[in-house]
Amino acid sequence: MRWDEIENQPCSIARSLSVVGDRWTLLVLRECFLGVRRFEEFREHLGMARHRLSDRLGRLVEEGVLRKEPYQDKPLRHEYRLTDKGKDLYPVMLSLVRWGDHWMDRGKGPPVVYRHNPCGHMTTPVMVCSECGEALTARDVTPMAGPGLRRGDKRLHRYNTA
Amino acid sequence: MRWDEIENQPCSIARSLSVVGDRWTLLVLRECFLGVRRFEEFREHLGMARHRLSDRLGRLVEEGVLRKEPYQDKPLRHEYRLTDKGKDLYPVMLSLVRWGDHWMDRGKGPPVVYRHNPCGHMTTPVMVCSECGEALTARDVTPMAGPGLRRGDKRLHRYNTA
DNA sequence: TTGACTAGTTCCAAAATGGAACCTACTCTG
DNA sequence: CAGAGTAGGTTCCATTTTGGAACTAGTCAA
Repeated sequence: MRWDEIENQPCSIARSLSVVGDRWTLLVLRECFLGVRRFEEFREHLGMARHRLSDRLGRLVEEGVLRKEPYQDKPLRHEYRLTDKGKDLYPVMLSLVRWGDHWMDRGKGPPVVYRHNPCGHMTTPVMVCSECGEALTARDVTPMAGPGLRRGDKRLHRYNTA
Repeated sequence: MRWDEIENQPCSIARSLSVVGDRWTLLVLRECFLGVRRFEEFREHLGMARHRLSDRLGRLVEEGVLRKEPYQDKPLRHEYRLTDKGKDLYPVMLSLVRWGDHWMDRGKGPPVVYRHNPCGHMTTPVMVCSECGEALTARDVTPMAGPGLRRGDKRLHRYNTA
């Protein structure tokens, strides 16, 4: 399967990865969440090739994750800002941060810690059930065929039917 | 920056991505969470080139995300199972699922829905603060330099100091 | 002894990436 | 007004990564 085909899979993970699943995109978005908006600043922080960055930003705009806003004329220049769709990737960032902090810290503790301003505490993000608030583990969750699954797809995976 | 250098960044996102940030790895892990364990079954579900799958599984074993367990001798055959480190990637999966369900569903609703067995409800995963239980948004969270950040790195990003 | 099954590896072409140089449209400084 | 500087790209080319198909290895079963 080629990469440009994966977005057609009836799977939200595959579809999400078709947008953010390459080498650089999530790092570009990390910078967005840290407040970076301009081409040169992305490039300096990330150390990636200019045309690669150009591609990635363009793709993210196409996908509606970022939008281009002019910040000057003469010459016309744009900055890149997160849309709502982009901001909604924050939990993806946090889940990667959490895992990296725990398993990839080389015994030195997390490089960055996070304060949750409303409650004032240093926070560790936790993924919980929207209904009961308990932390979610794979063992306790059963995937089942949903409305967006075409009939023929069901055999492809092992989803239970509701 | 080349890909094999990103794991050295003082950033948990970069470090996580050095393990799971390529085209296929998270899809391989999706299959793991669905109960797939054997080479041929991964290949059939994913439709990826055999040697690519071989690489990825090998890398995941190296990184301690999967472990190889023999399931027969003559000829010796192994299956691949999630370690604790691997199981702990479940929130990463869920966060991608959540985003894809919401923004990439093509108006047809999610292809797969999830039941949280302990509470019996269909669940939507939410990322919350470990301390107060409120949902986390980028605006409400302030990143600050942590113990794993080397002194010289601080200027590289915009982290506040604690 | 032929075929099937599982899990690979090898070879090669195609695609993605990285690095450096170049381009464009300004502005600023002397 | 010439020359340097700035921001945001694009072009060219070598290197790396991927995808596809064919081949191998060990074992069983007919």
